[in-house]
Amino acid sequence: MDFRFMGLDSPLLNTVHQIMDLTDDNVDKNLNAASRTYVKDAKAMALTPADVKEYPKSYVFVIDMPGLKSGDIKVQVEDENVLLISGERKREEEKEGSKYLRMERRVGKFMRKFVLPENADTDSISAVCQDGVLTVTVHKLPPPEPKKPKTIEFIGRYHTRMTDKTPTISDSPDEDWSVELSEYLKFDDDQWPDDDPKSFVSDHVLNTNEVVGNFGGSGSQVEGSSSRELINAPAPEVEELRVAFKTKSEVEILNDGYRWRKYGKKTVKNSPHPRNYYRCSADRCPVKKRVERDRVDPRYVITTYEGKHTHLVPNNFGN
DNA sequence: CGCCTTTGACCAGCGC
DNA sequence: GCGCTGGTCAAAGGCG
Ligand SMILES: [Zn+2]
Repeated sequence: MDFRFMGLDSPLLNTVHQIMDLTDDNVDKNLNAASRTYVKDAKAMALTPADVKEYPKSYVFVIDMPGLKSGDIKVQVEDENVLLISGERKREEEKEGSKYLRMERRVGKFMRKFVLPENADTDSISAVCQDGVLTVTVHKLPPPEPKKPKTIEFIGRYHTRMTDKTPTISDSPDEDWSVELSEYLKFDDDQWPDDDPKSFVSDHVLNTNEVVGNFGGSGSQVEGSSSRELINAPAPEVEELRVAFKTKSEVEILNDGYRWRKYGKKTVKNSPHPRNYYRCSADRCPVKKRVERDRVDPRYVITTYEGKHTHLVPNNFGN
């Protein structure tokens, strides 16, 4: 799917290497095993040269099958992902009164096996044989759509003075977090509309930010008993409010409706995944967020928002 | 040109 | 002090 790299690491070459490996393995193994029919297969493979080409939407295998008719050729899929192409050519019947003076042309089995890549659609294989050249086309499956991000858990929110030691998600397990609002923002998977999950993310994140925005100000309309406690918290001006979400997502960049500029990236200790630091792109808006993949369950992305936006959510951003 | 990432440097806090 | 960690800055470069 990604064709930017055409060097040694390109998917095509990987595919070819796989194919080669399979062939060589079989040859070696079978020499040891000394199984006659396998040796024959290996020979047949070696004697059946093939070209493999990758197209944007398909893989194409071109194989010389001299003197074979379509009916003599079998194209099948073994073990879910092994393309097996085989054929057999028999010597023509000798007629009475003729004899071979020379017998060089190849007879016997033709066969090749190819390990198909992940995105091969084994239900969409076609083959044509023309002029002794077999062309097998294996269509590609559409690239697997990254699963829709689902925020399944609102981790918590808490306020802290700017000068306080800044707690972090990685420093403290969930139970150490203030969880006053965790109930009202707990999401079930099936709450998510399939058609536009982004807007759902947006709505809820924005909603939460709205709470943040109204914090200490006039009239939060958010339901839930605990939000009232928050509103009564003292010294609102010097407080930074943080909100953290845990989202099941294969991509880190979740569209929450705002525009962000990344300003840092750090490795997270004991985690293979980095933490990224973003600042709201709006002029003079102090809001920051951190995004990192959950160390204990990499299927999740943890996003922590900090501060309140000084502006409205930009219209027409993202989709 | 404007806006974005990348990335090393820098800095503050903490434990030893 | 030293090393480690987390957070930020800013120069440089990418890209439309
Ligand atoms: Zn903002």
